[in-house]
Amino acid sequence: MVTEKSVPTRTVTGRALAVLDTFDVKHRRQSLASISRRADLPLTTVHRLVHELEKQNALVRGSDGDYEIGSKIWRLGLLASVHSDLREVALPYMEDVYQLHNDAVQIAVLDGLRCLIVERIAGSRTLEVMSKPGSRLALHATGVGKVLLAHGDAELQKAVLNSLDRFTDQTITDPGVLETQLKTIKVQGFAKTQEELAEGAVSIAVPLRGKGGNVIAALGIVAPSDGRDLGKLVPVMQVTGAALSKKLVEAGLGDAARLQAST
Amino acid sequence: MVTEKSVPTRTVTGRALAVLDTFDVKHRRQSLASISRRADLPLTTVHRLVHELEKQNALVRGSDGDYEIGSKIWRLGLLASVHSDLREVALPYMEDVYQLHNDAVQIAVLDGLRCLIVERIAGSRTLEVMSKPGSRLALHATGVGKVLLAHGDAELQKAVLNSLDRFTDQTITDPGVLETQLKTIKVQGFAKTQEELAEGAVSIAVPLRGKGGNVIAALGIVAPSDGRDLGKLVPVMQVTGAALSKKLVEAGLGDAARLQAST
DNA sequence: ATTGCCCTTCCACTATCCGGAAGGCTCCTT
DNA sequence: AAGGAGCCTTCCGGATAGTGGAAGGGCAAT
Repeated sequence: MVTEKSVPTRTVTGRALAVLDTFDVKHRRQSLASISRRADLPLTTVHRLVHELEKQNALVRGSDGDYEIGSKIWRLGLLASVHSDLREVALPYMEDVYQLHNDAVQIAVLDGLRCLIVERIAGSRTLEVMSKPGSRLALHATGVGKVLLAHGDAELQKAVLNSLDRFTDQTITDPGVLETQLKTIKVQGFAKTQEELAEGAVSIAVPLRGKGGNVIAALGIVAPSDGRDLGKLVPVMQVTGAALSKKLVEAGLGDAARLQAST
Repeated sequence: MVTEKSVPTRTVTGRALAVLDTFDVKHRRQSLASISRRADLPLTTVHRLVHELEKQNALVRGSDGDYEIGSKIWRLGLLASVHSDLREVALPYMEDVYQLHNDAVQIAVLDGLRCLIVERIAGSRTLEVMSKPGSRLALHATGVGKVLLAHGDAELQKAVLNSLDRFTDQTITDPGVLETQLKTIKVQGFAKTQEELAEGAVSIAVPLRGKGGNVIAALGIVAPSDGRDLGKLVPVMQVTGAALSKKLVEAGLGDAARLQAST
């Protein structure tokens, strides 16, 4: 009768995770006040939570007072399937592809409305790092992202198609155009991007399939757009993708739920 | 009174972390009931917490119902200094040492009453994996552990000296003997173990120093005990350790608090 | 059919969390 | 030197959000 449930009910656990979630590549070290602002929580509340997290080593505090992700979280993170399993199985295959062309090779899984880069091989002569393990990139502007999106469910596609951010003038921002492309990708079995996320970078990506043929991840190669015909890479990627897929299923990693992020 | 490990956590955040803490290398996938038992929390409570954590992708649930660390924790973990910074700076040096002898090379930091393996280089011909990144080993039975312990504060030493577990018949379990050895280590600048953690393995370790000369980590090499004289490795390790220490300070990693776990 | 184990939902109670207010701190600026 | 602007910390009464026992359903062995 008082105030309706207008405010999204927040649980303590949710708040604690919100605090942790304020940390990202651009904000690896933050002051208390910064966390408070970014998490949109009262300073006092954050103060209490952060102390608790620090006591448990989920956060560490440097001598300058800034907070940072602590060793407990790191240690736990290494136990995730995305890290140890997928990585372990996939690395040799990625290495093979890399040896062939010396272009950056990466693997990504779905994470909400983004694609999450799980592992990446790149040399010193490859493109500047647009993505590192742990990065989350737009689905509609990356090769791996398009693959994941094309094989994603209707709900996901709808959500993504409704907000197509522009990164370069090649970025596809027309839902209709992208939708058509996704259909093609699903049929042909590979995706391609041409400077859609960053100038000078093109990519090819293929799906990685788990149990029952579900697409659980994507394997991609990113090269400088120097006029080479990336098309000839497609067969190699497809063969590698198929071989790796088989291996993933054998390794018991065919379970998408275990790798991905759901709604 | 020092060894209060199972602190009956009265806060929600603490409980949530206790749930996460039930996951380790031996328990990467657990049922709800297993988590409940290991965290020593009522099933209902765990049920609620786990659901919340799952909703936020801190945990994932496989199709068989078992839970596992999720992508959020993994992603956050990559932001930790122990991972990206220390690792990035140290790897080239570790590689150098590895090339020289082809024995396992590792770096560890202090984590409570254990040493936490941060990174490890090993080939197929090296010793069987006793330690992997993320492992936590006893301080008194490893080279890196002894180094960290020798430079640790009195409180830490007291706590560790009071509970010296035995792993092999070479393990030092006499507090007096170990204490003397720690003093020597501090003076000589390196530690040595001989089959104290596992049969057939010996090791040498040196300190890595941060700002103001504080020991923030340890660099070690583990070799099979095949009669070779490990003593001749000491100079190499010490030189490498010193060079790496300098680099760590330059990289702004001289802050022990940021890498280590406190009380 | 029975037993055992696991997961899930329900709900009344109160322990636990909330967050405004106030004060201390360190750097600036004037 | 005084004033201001941020940042961090402690305190505390109020009520929200978490608690966990009980009960029931599912599944797989015996």
